[in-house]
Amino acid sequence: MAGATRSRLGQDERRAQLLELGGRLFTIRAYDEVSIDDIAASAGVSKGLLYHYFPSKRELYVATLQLNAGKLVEDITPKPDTPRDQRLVAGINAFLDHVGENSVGYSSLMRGGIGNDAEVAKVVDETRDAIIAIIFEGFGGGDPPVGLRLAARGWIGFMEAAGVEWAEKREVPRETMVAMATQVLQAALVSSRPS
Amino acid sequence: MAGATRSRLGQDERRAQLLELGGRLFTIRAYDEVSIDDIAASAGVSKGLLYHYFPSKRELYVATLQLNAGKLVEDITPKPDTPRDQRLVAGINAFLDHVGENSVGYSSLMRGGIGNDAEVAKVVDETRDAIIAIIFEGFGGGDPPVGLRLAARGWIGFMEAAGVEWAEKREVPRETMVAMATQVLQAALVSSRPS
DNA sequence: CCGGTTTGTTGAACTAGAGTCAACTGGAGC
DNA sequence: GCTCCAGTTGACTCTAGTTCAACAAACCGG
Repeated sequence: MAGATRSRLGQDERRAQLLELGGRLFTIRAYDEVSIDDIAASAGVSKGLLYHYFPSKRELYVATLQLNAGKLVEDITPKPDTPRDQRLVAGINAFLDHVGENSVGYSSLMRGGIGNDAEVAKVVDETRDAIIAIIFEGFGGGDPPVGLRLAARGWIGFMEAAGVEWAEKREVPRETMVAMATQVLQAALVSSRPS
Repeated sequence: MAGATRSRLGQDERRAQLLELGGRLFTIRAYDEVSIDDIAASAGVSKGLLYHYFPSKRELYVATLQLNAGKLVEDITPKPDTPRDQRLVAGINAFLDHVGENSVGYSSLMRGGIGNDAEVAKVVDETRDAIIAIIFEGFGGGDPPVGLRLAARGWIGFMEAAGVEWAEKREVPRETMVAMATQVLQAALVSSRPS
């Protein structure tokens, strides 16, 4: 199905290929509508080989999530030469770009895949924590007090929801979306102080 | 396992019982860790009977989601005798209560269950739309312009994220959480106007 | 009471697909 | 050309979702 000649690949290449292919299938169809055989077939490879690289279908799925999550975090991490006061807006724009290019994959990531599954939840939570860390890094670093953390957590929820909706429909200009994002973050942070 | 004597039930009773039991199991374990046999056993009933009431495991799962979603929407719908200007706060409090009593079920609902599944996504989206409708109902009714809709959609994401976190950890007082919620909604709505 | 009918219920049989494993093979190095 | 090993296979097992023909508790007319 894939490349003409089915050749032997090195561990890393094959693993990467299967991850990539698996990730693609999981974004078009639901978890239990994608069979191991499908993935194997689309790679032109036997089912057994998949189990040589991943201990189970679930692990493979989690690995594809991790791949996506890693890309997201990388995308929104500010480049060191970005001035402090522009990092937030840059990050928001990077987030919108990422979601725009990858909206199905992103929502399947953030929607958490397989029902409430512990491992999946872990990936999602860690990703969110990483984003929170990036936000407060930009604001000066250090562990924020609980109120601020809660505000940041909520704001990420806001971005996940509004970002996906915006990227899919583009009903308002990008500046408006960015303005909403910054205003909401500010409101959340300010109002989280137990005055 | 359940009631002592296994008696015949009417269609509605049995269906309700299976829904209830299924819902409970799906909130403690992941979708594919709950088997049809588990559900049947916990109802003291044969596996075949489940298929008399629900066409497939998936449909049963979706039905439990719908049940939860319905309860949520019902909970946060303002009572007609609540004055207009108190409805938002009342709704937020109802939401926090609902999530607090039912946080696992709620997140498994909003996280979307089985990977990105069309039917599940439909339930989730409809629930969110219902909530948006309730919000704007409180603000005067009618279909909001797209910017406001986006703001509301984002705010629901905020509430889902912050609400679950708050309900689980209770690290800040309820008033603070409610204040954050109202401030964030206001900020979102205001900043959504393409000035 | 009793046969018939309706309707809830069962259990065995079927099947798809996840996971296992011993055997096979392309190709790099000698 | 031979050896050896990492990469690969395909046939097998087994769990769990799904189907279905038969069974039984309640209801009813006689």
